[in-house]
Amino acid sequence: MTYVRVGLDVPVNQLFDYSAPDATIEDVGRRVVVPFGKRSAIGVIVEVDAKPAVEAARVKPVLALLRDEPRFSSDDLRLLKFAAQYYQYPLGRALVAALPTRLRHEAAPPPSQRVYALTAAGHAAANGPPSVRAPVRLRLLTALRGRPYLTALEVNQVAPSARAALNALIACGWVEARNAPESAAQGLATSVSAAPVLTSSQAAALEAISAKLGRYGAFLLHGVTGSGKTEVYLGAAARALQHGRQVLILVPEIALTPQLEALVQARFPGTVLARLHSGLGERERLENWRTAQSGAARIVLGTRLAIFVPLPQLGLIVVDEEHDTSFKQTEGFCYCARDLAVVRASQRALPVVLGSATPALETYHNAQTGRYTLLELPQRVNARPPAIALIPVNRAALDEGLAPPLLAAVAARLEQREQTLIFINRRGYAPVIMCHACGWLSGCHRCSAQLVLHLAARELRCHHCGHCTGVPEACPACGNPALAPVGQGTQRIEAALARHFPQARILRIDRDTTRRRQAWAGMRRRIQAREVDVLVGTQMLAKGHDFPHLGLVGILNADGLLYSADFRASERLFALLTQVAGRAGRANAPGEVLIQTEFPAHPLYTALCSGSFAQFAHTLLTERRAARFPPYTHQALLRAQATRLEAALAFLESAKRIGLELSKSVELYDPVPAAIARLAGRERAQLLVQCASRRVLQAFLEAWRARLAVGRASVARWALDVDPIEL
DNA sequence: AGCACGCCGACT
DNA sequence: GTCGGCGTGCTC
Repeated sequence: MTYVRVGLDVPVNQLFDYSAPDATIEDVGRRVVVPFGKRSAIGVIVEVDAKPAVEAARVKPVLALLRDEPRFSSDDLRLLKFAAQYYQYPLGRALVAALPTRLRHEAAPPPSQRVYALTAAGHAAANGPPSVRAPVRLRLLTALRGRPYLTALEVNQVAPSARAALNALIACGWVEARNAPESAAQGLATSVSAAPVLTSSQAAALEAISAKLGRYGAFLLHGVTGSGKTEVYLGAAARALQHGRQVLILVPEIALTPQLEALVQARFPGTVLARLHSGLGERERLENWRTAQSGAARIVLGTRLAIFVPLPQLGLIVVDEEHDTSFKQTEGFCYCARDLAVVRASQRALPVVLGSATPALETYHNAQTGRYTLLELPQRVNARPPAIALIPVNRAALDEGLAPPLLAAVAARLEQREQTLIFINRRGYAPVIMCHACGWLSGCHRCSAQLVLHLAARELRCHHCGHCTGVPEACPACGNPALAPVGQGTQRIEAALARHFPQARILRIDRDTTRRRQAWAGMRRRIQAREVDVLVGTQMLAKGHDFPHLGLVGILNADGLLYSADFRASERLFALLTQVAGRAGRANAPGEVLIQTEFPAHPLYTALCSGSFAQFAHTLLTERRAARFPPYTHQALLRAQATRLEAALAFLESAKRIGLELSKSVELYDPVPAAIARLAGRERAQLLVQCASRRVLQAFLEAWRARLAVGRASVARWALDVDPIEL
């Protein structure tokens, strides 16, 4: 008899054995349907063995072995095993989480076999003069003309509404649907459009990366905004594609960076591109996953979840904006896709490129110590760096948060018909409303946070749990009718600018104005078409968009992060401000950046003005070393939540006692309430553990987790976060 | 996670 | 006398 060892989506750190008479070693990585308790479940085979690990009487037979489905290769399993071990997460849960949702439950729908091609009439129409007005139909015709056929997936990638346009083209007889030919190899033919001439540092970086194709090599590509990191990625990707390899490109949030996708598509026309991010529907996600897994997709562009996608011919991994915190999952399976990219590259002997203008200090440190190869792109390709200046302010004396020199600079740009961006990292009208008579503040009853005034919607909103209420007419505590908004958000700045510059066309860009699908794309078009004079927005605007007509960037209320309790706050602020500043002056004129601050002498601003990341990083690393913080130590966080804070703290106290028994070399801090102690009605607390040796910390965490798992965990729900990024 | 089993309060 | 509260324990 043969037995399979199966990982299931249960919060237990163990695998379950089932009998499967005809299973072979070839079935490792395949999905199975198994009986589990009273129900059935989907699992992934991790091992095949001649004898079970438990007594044979307890072993049940598998219900179905899904051999028609795609499977994880041994390479994929190796990465997932490492990640489950390292991040202290049950392997079965990790395996199931790595599958597209459609494959986690019932038998998945068969992959779509239909492909779409031009008919004779369609060819005639597509090659003649433009025959239809509808832009989506036109794009579809263009796409179809260059290829023998498009798959359903590729049709969807032409435009969000491409499906309807396709049906219209079928209806008028220009396009026909047929079944896919046997081999799906059309993506292998890789054509590359002309690349721009590289600068010497770009060329040197590209050569260094290319020299490692086929071997492990980790690179930090450190290049200021506009220095052409993307060209290096694309160049390296072209080389990997020429070698017949697949390329994985990870980006922070694909919805916010459509530009990279457009660039990739333009450079490699005809190359099948799979996209993987949480914005896709389940169906699309599955189709993209399948094309990646089958090898049909040569380039995969995705967010952190794409790190686990099976890629049989992977040859290169690129992590763009590697410092971005969205690569780290902060709930459940707390993996960091950037760090796993390096692991995956090392396991499969291929190069990985981490790119950023402001690398994470962990990454920078690795480059300094030689673990990673540092590649520098010190210069902008077509522009000079922006001139950054500080406007010292006294917040109390400000008119609605805007200093006169900034207003004057905006006026000057309006006169020159250049765009201005006012950056303020708070949405809403004001972060809180206050009663000056009794000191009452609008607080959320479910969270330890303030309710934000949204004047446009006449609401108070909690940005943490989503709770909404109306704006009170008078102070709920003392009845005083004069409630005052305190501080500024995007709405208030938009209103203030409208008063100062009634003739200016002002556009507010934050999560509230871009919630509607397509809204953000429409706004970008208006900005490109110069239908907007002043942009007011949050960090949504910081992510790699080119605004060629932007002359001035004004930054408000950045000071709040200078003196934060989180030791990573200044690193993040520097990265954010650098990114925002980089939006200015990308075309031919140098941009101007004005930062309003109460602390003009702060070293962060000094470093920012001089544009020296290296100097700032050196200062921070010196502090980190002295304080024994990462990257000089390694950390893990035990988080607990309960209905009462005392219960969460008591659980962590007992966890600390257990920890002290287990190890003397791991440092255990005191349990403390979380930064936002109450969130959506749950009280949260945490316990930090730290150790200079990653290996020692890992061994400790494994033993600790095993001890914590026994006994009553019902008083508090808990989870481990290895390498936490927020304390 | 589910879904059982199990031992104590207010209802037909 | 039962319906049901959620505390503890197991699932190959």
